[in-house]
Amino acid sequence: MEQDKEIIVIGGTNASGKSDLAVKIALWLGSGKARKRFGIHGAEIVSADSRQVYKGMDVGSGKITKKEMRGIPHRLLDVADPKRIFSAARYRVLALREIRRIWREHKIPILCGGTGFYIDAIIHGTNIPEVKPNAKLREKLKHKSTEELFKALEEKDPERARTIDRNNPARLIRAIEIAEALGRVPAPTRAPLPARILFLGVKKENEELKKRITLRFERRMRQGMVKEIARLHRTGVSWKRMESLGLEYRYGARLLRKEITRNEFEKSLIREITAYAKRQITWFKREPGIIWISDEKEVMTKTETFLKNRPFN
RNA sequence: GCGCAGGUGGCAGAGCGGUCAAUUGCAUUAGACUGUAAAUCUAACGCCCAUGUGGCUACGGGGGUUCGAAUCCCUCCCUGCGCA
Repeated sequence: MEQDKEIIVIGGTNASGKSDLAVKIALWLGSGKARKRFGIHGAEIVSADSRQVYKGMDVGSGKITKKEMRGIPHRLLDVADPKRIFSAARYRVLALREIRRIWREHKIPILCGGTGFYIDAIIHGTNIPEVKPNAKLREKLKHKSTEELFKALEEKDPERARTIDRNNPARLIRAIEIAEALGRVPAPTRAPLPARILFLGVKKENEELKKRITLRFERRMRQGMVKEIARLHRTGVSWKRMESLGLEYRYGARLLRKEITRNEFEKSLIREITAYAKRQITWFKREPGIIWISDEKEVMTKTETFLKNRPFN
């Protein structure tokens, strides 16, 4: 009976207001009107954000607050310890579990977040080899040149070497890691989520986006973003680890260690966040069914159309 | 007013007689994406034809030296620092 399942996906850049939109849709889907019209028993939000899975990372990751949730359940927030690496594979397992449960309760899951890779892992079911990070191997490979890495991969797995980006050390190392463990890198396959999908992309104009990012930065500073980072460090998150927990935490750690000034902190952070937003757009552009929207009204109309056109009403 | 340093592409900043439309970083634009993905990587980026071992205009303004100048000389303008 999976064919009658449906899911709403809200992707988009950071600072685009997509979390609020998700809540609005969920509230509407939970209303008596929606129930009468479409027989829907509400909605739950499943976060697709690779930073917000971590406990204690709230202000810096822009995690929605209890109040902003307005009673709508949010899943996949605070499910990981920032001291330990969380992975897309783990995300996939946890998120699918939630989505299936939500369906069983005759509700609609709203997958909302900015991590395109995570969203893909759910709706396209990208396969991911079961190979854990091998710290020792990575340490060993860290100082090799990209040419050396490429040669090493070519020897182990010529098939994968053919299509890999040979300039990208992170990918090369990962591929070698997988080849080392499994003998070769498995070919990519996809197992699409068996459901009707409404894929919305929230996008703001460049100028508007920059303004929002700046304003949000100021708000976060007032909300104690730097204090939060200091607290994380006190509770055992190393500075080195902090570097890989996202832009706010990376630059925040540098600020706290006095490697950069408060001014440099602000400038580089805003610059990096903007650049990241562009990469997010590039990612979502690949999605053939995506419907780009910029304001709230459009979201509601698109959702309504999506529900009206259900083949199984 | 005198002394010193300097004025180079959107910004920062190399180059200091030919190989310079000009290293590099930032910004900008587009793109890739097989388990840390807020990661990692790629390309374009003076103007024009928009095909190239193509054409044109460029290194504060003007003048000069030279076969040849962003690079040397003169002069003017401007900026910073020091002294008055």
